[in-house]
Amino acid sequence: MASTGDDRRPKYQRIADSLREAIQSGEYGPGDRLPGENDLIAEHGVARMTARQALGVLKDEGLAESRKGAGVFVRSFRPLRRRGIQRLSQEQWGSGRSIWSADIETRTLTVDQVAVSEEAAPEHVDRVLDLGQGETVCVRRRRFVLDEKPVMFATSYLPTSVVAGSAITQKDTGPGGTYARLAELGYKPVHFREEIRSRMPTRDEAQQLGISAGTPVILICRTAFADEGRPVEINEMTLDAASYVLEYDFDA
Amino acid sequence: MASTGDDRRPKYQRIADSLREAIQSGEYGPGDRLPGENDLIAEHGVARMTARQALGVLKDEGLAESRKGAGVFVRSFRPLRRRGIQRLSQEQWGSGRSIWSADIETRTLTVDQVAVSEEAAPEHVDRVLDLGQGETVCVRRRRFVLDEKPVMFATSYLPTSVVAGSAITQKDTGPGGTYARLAELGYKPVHFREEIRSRMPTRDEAQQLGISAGTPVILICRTAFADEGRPVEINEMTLDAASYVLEYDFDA
DNA sequence: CCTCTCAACATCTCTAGACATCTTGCTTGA
DNA sequence: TCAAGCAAGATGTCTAGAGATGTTGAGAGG
Repeated sequence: MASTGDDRRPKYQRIADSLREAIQSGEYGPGDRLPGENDLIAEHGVARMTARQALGVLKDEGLAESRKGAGVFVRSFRPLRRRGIQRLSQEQWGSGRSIWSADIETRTLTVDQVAVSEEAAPEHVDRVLDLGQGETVCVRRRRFVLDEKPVMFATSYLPTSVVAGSAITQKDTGPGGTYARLAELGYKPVHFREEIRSRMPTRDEAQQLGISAGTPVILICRTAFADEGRPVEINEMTLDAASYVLEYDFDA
Repeated sequence: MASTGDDRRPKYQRIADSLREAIQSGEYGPGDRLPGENDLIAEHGVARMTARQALGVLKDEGLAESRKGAGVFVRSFRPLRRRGIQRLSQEQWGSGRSIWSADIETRTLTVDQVAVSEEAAPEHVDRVLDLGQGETVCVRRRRFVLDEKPVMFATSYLPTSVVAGSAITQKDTGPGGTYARLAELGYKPVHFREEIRSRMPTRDEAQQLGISAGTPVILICRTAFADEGRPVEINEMTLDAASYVLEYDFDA
């Protein structure tokens, strides 16, 4: 099937490769329109499904995205910077500022949806927060949007026995946020662990974050510890990988 | 086109959804064989391309992978844990152990390929390591394999003016590795910055890591600083996201 | 008992169409 | 001048095939 002699790549791969090179060489910049199905059919003399397969490769790689009825376009990558350590130093959350204020540069990151409820702890949460028999947790779910686009959602779990009656169980936790309130309750977080992994989004995640094909999510699970190693919060975050760069600074 | 009344999802999505539920409910466990193209054609009465499209959804999500001639199988997720902070504390690399020894649990992570060369610095490296006019860098490229499978490759850049003549320019850097040698040269790393992002792999990366479709890569760019904020090393790592969980521990 | 060969079966690539649905811009009418 | 409507063009979904290529296991032969 190879039309150019000993080239053993399938047709769709050769078409995808040539488009990829054109993108990486700068021939097509972010936001530019790429040759569509009909262009590739005419240019390479292939069937429509083959042209679609070639474009599918680029979409799966996160290099391009298609808009039905409009065309195929080069994607752009302009991430936020999330600092994992200084953000949580006491000067930050002790002074009335949200810990997220360090994340935003000139663009504004805002909370889109908040829901607070008291629930039974999921199994993996129960295992980490050593809860009493049948003890429930306070669950805080939030979604963050940047320039109209959702970029992250986060779910926090806190033991009811710790936070009952405080502003943590309200939608607005007040100045300094959850960690300032925990400090007032005598459970000042002194140590954090963040665990990070990445995978492709589930259907729900892709929908909630408005993620296009070929974009992974980053999962961060943060555990906050008070004195004597008492875990007081688990925060599971799901980030649009195309919107974030994480940064961790530390000394040897 | 929906055959079951008011279900507006396309056929391939409904097939994919039913398979996904079957996987997540445990009906198919890791490594199990899923119904293949022919099974889906017979079971749902669809064309081959439609059945392929359904299986493609699961492959893109990283839930399944196909082996040509054999079938489609449920993927497993059994990651390594990479600790980002304790690993680099002086007790670790000062005592003759490789900094990677903290990564392995019972399985063995080994270096597969090593290449050392002297090159002109890429633009983004030159910008960070404040190099002299025309100064070259020592480039160390390594690939790491776990149980025969490559899971990461790393490229380190160090200023030639710092490392010339030391064991860092050799394939074997000796006990304690690069950081112990830097300390001996008077450039002991005292501070680190790691920047993390995630995206789908390029063709080359997918080939080098043996990555199957639907698996992202994690990119870690670590900068090591000696006294007075002098950057002495940039290490760009590319990880198979299905093989790693990153962990960062730090105090408030 | 072991090894080699081969047929059955699996996915992969590709064709040539059809209809559906959404976007965009031009044309037409108020 | 502005807005509604419409048509062209774009991608999305789906069919019904065909040949290519890789895997696997059973059977034949040593």
